[in-house]
Amino acid sequence: MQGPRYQQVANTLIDEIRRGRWPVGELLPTEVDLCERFAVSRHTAREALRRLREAGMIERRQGSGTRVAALAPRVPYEQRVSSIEELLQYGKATRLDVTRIERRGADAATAQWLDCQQGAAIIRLHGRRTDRATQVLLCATDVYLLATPETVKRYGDTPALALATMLSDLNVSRLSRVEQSFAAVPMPKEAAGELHTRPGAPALAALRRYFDRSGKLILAAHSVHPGNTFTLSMSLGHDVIAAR
Amino acid sequence: MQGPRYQQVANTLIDEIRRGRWPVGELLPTEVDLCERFAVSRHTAREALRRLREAGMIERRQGSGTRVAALAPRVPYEQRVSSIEELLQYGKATRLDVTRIERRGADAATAQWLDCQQGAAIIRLHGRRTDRATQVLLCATDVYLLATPETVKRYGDTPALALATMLSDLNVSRLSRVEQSFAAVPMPKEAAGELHTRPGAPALAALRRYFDRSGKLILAAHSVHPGNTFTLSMSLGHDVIAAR
DNA sequence: CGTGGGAAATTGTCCGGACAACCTATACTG
DNA sequence: CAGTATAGGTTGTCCGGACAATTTCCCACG
Repeated sequence: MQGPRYQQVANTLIDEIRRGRWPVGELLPTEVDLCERFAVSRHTAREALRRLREAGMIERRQGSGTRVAALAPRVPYEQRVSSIEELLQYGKATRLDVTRIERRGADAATAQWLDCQQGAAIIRLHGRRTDRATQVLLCATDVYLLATPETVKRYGDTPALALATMLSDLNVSRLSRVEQSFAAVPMPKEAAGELHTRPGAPALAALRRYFDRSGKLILAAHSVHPGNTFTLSMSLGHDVIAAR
Repeated sequence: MQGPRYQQVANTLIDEIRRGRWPVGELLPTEVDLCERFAVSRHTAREALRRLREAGMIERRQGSGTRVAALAPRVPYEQRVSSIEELLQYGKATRLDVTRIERRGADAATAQWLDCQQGAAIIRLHGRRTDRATQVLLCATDVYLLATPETVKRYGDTPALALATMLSDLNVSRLSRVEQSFAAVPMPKEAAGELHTRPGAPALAALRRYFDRSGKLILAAHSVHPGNTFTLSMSLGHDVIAAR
């Protein structure tokens, strides 16, 4: 356990909710109870509960109490992307298993994604992303980055090491902006097999480009989600908290 | 001015940022300065700044300060949805031709969208959205709203009038929050004909729910875009500011 | 003149307390 | 018995303070 105290409390509660300690709809302990249990101030307990609510795991009502939220049974899986924090939350709640790493030249599409010359040396990682809690297979993902001496030294190694290094790079301090675009496409032949769907079925293709503080592109990732197991969700506006 | 103190502070700051009191990239007053100006505790000032950050208007860095976040650049042929302003821009650049208006009972899905009882009286508008400049047909759209006496009087009329009234309602002053979710689906039979595609082809289904300032749902809209003519794009985080 | 170190500034975390707003269930009243 | 008033419990708001983590900037030092 590390990080701020409220994060530890939040992680513990998330874990216990996932394990079913409080079923959906059940009342959670009150703020005062949590204060006693974790030996923290009410302020800290509230900060933890705030995280859970922003993650959509609980619903709170003044005067009534805190309940475990329904996990949106209507949609198999819902990615929330209204903020970088939520995107990082998605990254933490899922696992990327890298199956292949290779160096190659950039084709036309990749060159545009990485903002480089066609044929430039790039590194490509291929893998599958699964939900940590449910083990549901979410998408096939290709990660592309320029093969500079720095990145080769950093990523051009074993898949496990490359992944660990990359995750540490995509942390809040360095990550500054993410561009995303989505489109409905026919499921590609290559991905159909590993995602257990038929080629041509509706799929959601996502292209994400990550930029650091100086505006430099860190990497581009292209994912293919089966249409029947994935929903993209977001919220716009200012008083996100005030409502509900 | 009403509502909690932190909301008043947040609203004031949002308004001043929009009026350009602090240009993009400029340092905002420190928390302590805001405490003095608004005569609130640091806790309350931070609560207000939290709202602004969650709305994507400012970027904060420990030790450095708080800066006004940059707006992402525009891309012509994609729909950008990183902010309510961009969503309204999309609404202005396109035209919605309403072909049918009817009153009916809410089915299961509609009831969930409108947050009402199944079978409740609702109004449904059906139409097509086209790009004003290129006349490209973008999607088929169904708009749902509760058939209260107020809305019936307001919208239960001719299609043209209903559309004009609705557009005037969906303006910045009343609109406060939009929830959106997207999924890849097979093209429905009903929409395939009017969109000139074959049923079952990859399509992007979008559900949008519009809320006013008080958090009340105004209406829900469900659109189906052909996969081959539409890309959804968004940007999270903040462009970097040319400091130094 | 460059550079490293330390002080100052700024946001992040955490504590304690108090009252308000709101919900629920119980007891009471007609 | 139905409806209402009341009391208790729970979350929301707000205050005050303290220290930690991080960044920025200036100055002494080589």
